[in-house]
Amino acid sequence: MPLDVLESLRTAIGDAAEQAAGARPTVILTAPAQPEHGDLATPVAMGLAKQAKKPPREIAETIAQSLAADANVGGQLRDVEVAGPGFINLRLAPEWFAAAVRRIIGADLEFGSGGAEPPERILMEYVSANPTGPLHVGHARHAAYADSLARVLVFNGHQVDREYYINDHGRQMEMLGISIASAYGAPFGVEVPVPEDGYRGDYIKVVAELLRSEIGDRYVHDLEPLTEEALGFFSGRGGELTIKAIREELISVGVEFDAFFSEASLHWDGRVADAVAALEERGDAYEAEGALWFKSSKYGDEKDRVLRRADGDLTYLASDVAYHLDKADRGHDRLIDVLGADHHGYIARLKAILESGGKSGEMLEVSLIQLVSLLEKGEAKKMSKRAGTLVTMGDLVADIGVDATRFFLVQRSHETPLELDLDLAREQSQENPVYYVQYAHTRAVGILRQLESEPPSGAPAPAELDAAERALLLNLSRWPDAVSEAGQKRGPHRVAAYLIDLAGDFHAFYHRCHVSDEPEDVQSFRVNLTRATARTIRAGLGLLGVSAPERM
RNA sequence: GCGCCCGUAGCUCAGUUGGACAGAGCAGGGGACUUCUAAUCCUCAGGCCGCAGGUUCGAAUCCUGCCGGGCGCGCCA
Repeated sequence: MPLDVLESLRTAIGDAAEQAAGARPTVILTAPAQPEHGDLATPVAMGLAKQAKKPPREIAETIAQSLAADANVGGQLRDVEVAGPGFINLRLAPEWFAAAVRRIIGADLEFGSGGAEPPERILMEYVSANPTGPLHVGHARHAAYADSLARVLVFNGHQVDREYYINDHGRQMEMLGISIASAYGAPFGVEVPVPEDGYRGDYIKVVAELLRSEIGDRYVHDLEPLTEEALGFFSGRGGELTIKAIREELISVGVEFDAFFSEASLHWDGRVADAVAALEERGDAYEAEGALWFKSSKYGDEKDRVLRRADGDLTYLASDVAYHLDKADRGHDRLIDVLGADHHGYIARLKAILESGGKSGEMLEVSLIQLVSLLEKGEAKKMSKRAGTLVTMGDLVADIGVDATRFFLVQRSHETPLELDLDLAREQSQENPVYYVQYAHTRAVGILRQLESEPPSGAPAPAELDAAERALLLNLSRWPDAVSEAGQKRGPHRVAAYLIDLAGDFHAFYHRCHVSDEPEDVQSFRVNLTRATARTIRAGLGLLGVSAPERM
């Protein structure tokens, strides 16, 4: 049961609506844009008008009257009125505000958590970048999105396992091996030609250097020509070191995994071959044009897909059959794959894999992440892998810091291409929304730090509240909805948007309402409000992997 | 050609299980520091919500068509 300070109101409105119209609606409570429309408003009467065959205003009047007479909530309401086409506008009494802030404080860091309906066991797979080089800004967006989403889902009450799938098999690993071998041989005066699609980045030299310190000149004589053993060593050990570096880099931005799953291991223990054989037995694979095909069209894909090429090599899809069926078999209710938007064509075949394996395609959900580009001095920063101007995640973090990196990358919906304004992100002051939110937290804890003593928590509510106090508390009361929605809609950017909004309300409150040296009832209420805000901001920033500093 | 995503203020974007005059930040104009930190606040200006139809008491939100942009379309991963 999520703690929700609006719950008793919702229930009361639902009850009243059921009595008035004979049906129980989902009670939507909105924050009216205009203060004349009260603290909260609900359009339920309009929604019920059609099926109840009564004018919306008439239903609204009936609901309003029973609300005012309701023993449970009547005392929390100062005023209920029907307005416009049938809105019910509520003005809340000071008693409601006092009770709400006490409940929020009582819930502590748990406030807003537990909204999962029902809680699920979820396996998330994300980043999964090839172990052939450093992470770039695109991977960073995947990491920031998925890690924040995972944290939000856990906060909502789900159980989440986080996994990185390592594509450490196939041609790209061979390329990596050759590329490293070439860099390894260079200082010894041995030339190993790197193919057109080999890797040439600086990090290849770094890895080669590491290997030189590990093994000295052991493989110098296996370079020309490159022996299978040497190639195996350079690609295998090179891949290990690359994954190690990727893992450490992710940890440095607060992104951690429960498991790193090796694609190669699926080949070693024959599970890919077994999975393919199983498809054939089921009649879901067939030979044609020299290749082996997965009959994915049988399960809704638009066409069939190749499992084994005419040259005998298995495709990545074959590994994915083994991998996704393995994932589906671990007892989770749901699998979430976070993929780049250019992978949208894969969704159908991944679902087909599950269906063919006797699972439900429904259990797989795919979040597609749109591209990231960087904006500098108002112009798009050119990034090209070939030209070596690719911006890595490390570059970005070194440039704008961990907090700004994570906040900016998750601030926008993952469904929209993101243009990250580097100049704004670098800004250590003023316009930067990260600092705007962090500063609100700093201010709040600053006030609390300077107070002599704790106010009595059961103090009565002040008779009159400032508009800024009302707005701030009403916004706080929306946190449970905001964070549940962020989870349900797989949109952690909602948390960022909420925090910016909340920080704005707090800054306004700070200016209008002094906390210390006020009458006891006023000070007590404001201290609690400040404490509730600080905790909510800290919790929210924590979900985004952003720190909540005590001082700035 | 087919499929998916997107089109909201000068810029970057929220808001889309339909609800009151469309929101924020930045950029621009004007104000506020003997104060619990001004990394802040207040205020002004700025929008045919891509276009055209449709459904509805009510559409940025749902449906259809069109225009514009991105991505993807059997033996690459």
